This record gives sequence, C-alpha cells and structure tokens, in this order.
Amino acid sequence: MELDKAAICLAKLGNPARLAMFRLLVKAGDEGLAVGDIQKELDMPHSTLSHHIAHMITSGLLIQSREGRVLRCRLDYQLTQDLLDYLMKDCCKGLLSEETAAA
Amino acid sequence: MELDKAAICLAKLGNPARLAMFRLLVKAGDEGLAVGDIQKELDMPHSTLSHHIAHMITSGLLIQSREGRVLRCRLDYQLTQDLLDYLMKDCCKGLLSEETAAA
DNA sequence: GCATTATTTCGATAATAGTCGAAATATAAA
DNA sequence: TTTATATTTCGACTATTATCGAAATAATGC
Repeated sequence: MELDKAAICLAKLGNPARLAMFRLLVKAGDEGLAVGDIQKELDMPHSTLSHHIAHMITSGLLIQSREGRVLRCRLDYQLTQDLLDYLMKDCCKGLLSEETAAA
Repeated sequence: MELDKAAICLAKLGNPARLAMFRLLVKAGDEGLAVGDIQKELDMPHSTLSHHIAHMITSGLLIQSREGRVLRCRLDYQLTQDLLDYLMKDCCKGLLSEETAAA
C-alpha cells in the first residue's frame, strides 16, 4: 500500500464513530451488519451515520450490498489487511514487541 | 488503550505529511530527528511543519526535547506500541493473517 | 549587545469534516 | 397502489484542519 492511501484509510478510522463502526464490522465478520444494526449499536441519527458510512466507502474499507430493503455493510478484509500490513511491516518495521507480533 | 484515544492517534497519522513524518521517526529510532532534519526530508514550509508537529505532540505520539538551538523529535514508543496493540489485538482480533502476525 | 540559526507563534484564509432535520429513494408487504 | 420500513441525499450550519508568510522567541557565537 502507498503512503497516501494508508493516510486516507487511517484518517477514516481516526474518528470515534467510525472506529467504533469498524470494530463492530470486524466482529461481525463475513456476515457483516445491516446499517440499521450499526445504528442501534452506535445510537446516532440516521443521516449522521450515513455520512460516516459514505466516508468509509470512499476509502474502500467498507463495502455495501443490498439485500431487499436492507443495506448490508462488510469490511474489505483485504484492504484492511493491507493497511495493517503497511503499518506493521513497512511503517513500523522493527518497532514491534514480540507480544504484538504474536497477537 | 481506549477507543477515543486510539481515534485521536489514528487521526493524527491520517494525514500524508504526518504519516511520512511518523515513518521517518520510526526509522530514526531512539536518536530521533531534529525538526530541521524532518523539514529537509519533507520539504515543506517551517510553519506548516511546525503545525503538524504540534498536532503530533498533542496526541502524545511525538515528544520534543531541546538540545541547544535544536529541538529533537522522538516517538513515544510505548504509546505507538499501545496504538498498534489496540488495532491488532483489541480491534482486529482474529483478522490477522499469519504473515502479518509474523512481521 | 548584535548577528545568526533553529523553530514556533500569530493571523488570515481556504478547505474539509461533522451534525442533523427534512425530503427523497428503494424495496417489500398488505 | 397505498402504506410501512430502510436508508440515503440535500441543505444549511458549525467546527476543525491545512496552508503559509511574517513576526516572535530561544539559544549560540562573536
């Protein structure tokens, strides 16, 4: 991953609402979560949540697919992985504790 | 690390200039880098760089210490480590590839 | 003290991000 | 074919961030 792309992704995660959403989506795994499910968990106005989701989509970290009336959100795991790789390998090479490396 | 703190740190890294600076500081290690050294590498106006440095300081990721006329910048490795731990363990538990975990 | 070097602070401006109600769109169900 | 549900888009506003020249501060050497 290039630095600029990594910066964009990190900026998207650098907001409490979006980082919380990201955590939920990691936990949700392949199944993902409906927007409504996220809304219930994060308890914010629909329009605000939608705005944050749009942010995540533009970065590519989040993928939406329609299932009837429901829009289901999933992480792009490959991109997420690439971002973590960038941070851990390229960016912080040698900075890792044994513990983190074994996480 | 708490989510809010992680979000603040990620937001600081979520800017190309600051992420580039972060990389330089990782590479520089304990020795750190003078502001002037960073400026030469990143080639931006002093005032702009200073602004970004101030951002990094408020997040706690960057520590400055004066050595004569020179201000030396170092990363707070513990905090950096805590942030990576947060992402890898708390946030992305189970999402790691073997490869990344072994980085 | 005065000039030099290193860096920040100030101040102004432009750009981006965050918030949220109201209206619009998409789909399904009655 | 109307009503209900899920979600987004619009519009307006406020707040934060980014940029950078000019002036200020801090330390050193003459």
